[in-house]
Amino acid sequence: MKARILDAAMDLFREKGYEGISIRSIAERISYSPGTIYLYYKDKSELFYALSFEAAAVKRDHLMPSMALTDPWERLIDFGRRYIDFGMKHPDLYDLLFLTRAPMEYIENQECWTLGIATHSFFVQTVQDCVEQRYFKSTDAQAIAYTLWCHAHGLVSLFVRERMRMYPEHEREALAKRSFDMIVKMAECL
Amino acid sequence: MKARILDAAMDLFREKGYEGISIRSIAERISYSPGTIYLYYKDKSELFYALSFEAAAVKRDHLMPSMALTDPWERLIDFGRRYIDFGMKHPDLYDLLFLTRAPMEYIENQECWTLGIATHSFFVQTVQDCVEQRYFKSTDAQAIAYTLWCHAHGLVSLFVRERMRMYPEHEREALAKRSFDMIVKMAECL
DNA sequence: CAACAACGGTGAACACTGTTCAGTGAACAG
DNA sequence: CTGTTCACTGAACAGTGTTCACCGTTGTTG
Repeated sequence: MKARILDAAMDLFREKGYEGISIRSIAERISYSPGTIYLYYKDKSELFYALSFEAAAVKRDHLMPSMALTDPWERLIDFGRRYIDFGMKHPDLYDLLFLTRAPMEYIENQECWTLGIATHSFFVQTVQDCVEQRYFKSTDAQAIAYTLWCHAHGLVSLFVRERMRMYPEHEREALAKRSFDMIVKMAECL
Repeated sequence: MKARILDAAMDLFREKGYEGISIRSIAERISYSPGTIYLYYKDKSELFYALSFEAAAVKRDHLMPSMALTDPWERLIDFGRRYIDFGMKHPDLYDLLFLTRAPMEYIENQECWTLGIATHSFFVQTVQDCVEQRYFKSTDAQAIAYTLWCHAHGLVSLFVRERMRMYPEHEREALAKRSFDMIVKMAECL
């Protein structure tokens, strides 16, 4: 039943975005009364966590292939490319995971957070591997990882929340590509 | 009257954030009826635009001192530092300008957008100046500007929307600082 | 001055939202 | 047959943005 509610919520989310999800609309879709939802999810934020978990799983699956690469530098590049690609292909899911003003109070206890942390740790570890194999002059793996994440997250965010309207639409994607190549070059001489 | 409504909205915004603003709460604060608001603002999104303009003005004033610097490289560094500083000091305003899922359809016609564009142009021009004075090896000023913006925006966004909980709170600011120094170093050998 | 029009503001009403809770009916156990 | 448990209901509450018929004041005109 929890799954049925979640599926309906995901459908509505894909159709009309986060705003399009209301308890009543979910209930109507699965032909139950609004009150029923509350028998399975304590409140809307718990539903949000469940939805986020789905999104985090899609993200993980999207990034997973990188993990197979043995060379840490290649792995890092591939991971970055996939991260951005995920954001572009699933702007709604990216929004849900990183941009929604979420009920963050208790998110550390939620499985969606745990899943996100795991992916993040893999990323930091990859940077650490690069450091150990002397791909960078700098040894501050944490700062390197964070800097690269900032860039990728900023890039996707500006897209997702439509703050690139000063650039003609057909140029945006090319600009993002150039920027990715540029940050790679910048990282090379780090 | 428009100003009185806007002031009340700004106060409420500062107190309780964007969610805290309701037409009724604004009306109550200025001791008018809810319907009155609609005599001065067509709907809530128009009020959002007006609020954004205020935020954009605060941002411009925060960044303005950079414009006085003659050396483009110094100007660029100072501008970046101020940009991030603005985001940290006024997370709500930054949120309003760059992260809110705003009614973007007609924003190009709004003065808040015009003001933002002006500040952005100044930034791009500064990068262009650096390029012309051979501060970079690369000549792709647009990509350089965009890359730096991505980093700064990503950095502030992760803060503002609380996606840095994997780092202990007392370390976050220091990490941001290290990352800024790092991107400056990276830009130097660009 | 009286009559009329315009302006500024009202507050009830509509359609929505998340959330709660007394109540319903079916299934099952003793 | 009685009692209990269970999933579910839908009305109700308090909130939201928005609209609109109404109303008193104010200013203009015959």
